[in-house]
Amino acid sequence: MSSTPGMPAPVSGALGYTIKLAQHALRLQVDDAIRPLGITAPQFAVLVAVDLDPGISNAALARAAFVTPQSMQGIVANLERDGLLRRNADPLHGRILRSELTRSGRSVLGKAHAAVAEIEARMTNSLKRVEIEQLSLLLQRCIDNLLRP
Amino acid sequence: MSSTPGMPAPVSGALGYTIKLAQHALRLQVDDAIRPLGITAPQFAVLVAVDLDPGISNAALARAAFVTPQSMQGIVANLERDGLLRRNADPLHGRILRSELTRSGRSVLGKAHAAVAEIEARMTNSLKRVEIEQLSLLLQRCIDNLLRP
DNA sequence: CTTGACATATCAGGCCCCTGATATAATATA
DNA sequence: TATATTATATCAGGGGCCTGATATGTCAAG
Repeated sequence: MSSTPGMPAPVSGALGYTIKLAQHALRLQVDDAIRPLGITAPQFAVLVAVDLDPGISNAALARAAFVTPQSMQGIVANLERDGLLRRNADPLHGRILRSELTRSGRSVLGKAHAAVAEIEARMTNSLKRVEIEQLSLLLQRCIDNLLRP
Repeated sequence: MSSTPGMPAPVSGALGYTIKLAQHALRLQVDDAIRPLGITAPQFAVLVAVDLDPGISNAALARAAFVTPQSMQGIVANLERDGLLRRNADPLHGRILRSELTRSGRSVLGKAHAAVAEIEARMTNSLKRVEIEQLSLLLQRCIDNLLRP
């Protein structure tokens, strides 16, 4: 390094940078926790969504995860390849492929749920209930501000 | 879709999900703002870091951005290919390649800085100064909780 | 001086995400 | 009915991130 070894913040004091750091730290923890199960964070999110809405289409999954159908297709293809998910043609709609969890998928999902819940709990274990509520509301206002104008 | 059309949240009420949404919304806005300049959000972050610390090594850049040296190498290679950044061998250390901005890199960085600052300002334009401080502190406590035990 | 620990750069392969483009099924409209 | 629009799936290519492995340069301990 050259001048400031222990100073990683490019724009210190910026809220956007702190949000990025929080998301990054959370993502690292989740990745480590579910890697032994053989799935990634995006795959976990998809397993959750399919479990909540069995028979969901790839396009609907993409909307739920705020990604493009192309991105979702890659995740679903990998889950199908690994036997955690199954796709069958919709009898009513000739184009939709209905995704369902396999027995193996449900098993992995259960274990992942527990691991992720533990991480979320640890993240807030020094925050009072009111503070969690405050944080959630302030973040939501930021999101609204970004999506509005 | 099957049961709940307009309900995208897989684990509604979870703080981790809200953090992810905020980061995602911010990233989308930044991407849109700097795409016309021909750079991506990670590339912008690297330009900032190189501008703050001219002659920085690839490994130091990776540490600053919390990514692996391999990941950083790809970004730096693309920036070099696009003529926004230049790398020269360190005269004192036979292995380090010192990164510097080109004239073109400085020009793009200036425009990107303005665009990103505008987005950050919009994100918090309905929040009082005290609320921004609260949000930042609460997020930092979550980060600490995640990285500690 | 030799050896070993560490830092740096880089290659290979995989996952996730994007934009752009294409093909087909379902539906609305003229 | 015929056409246009919309929805869905998918191919192609690129950027950014990861783990694992490799090669070389620096430095300290023996």
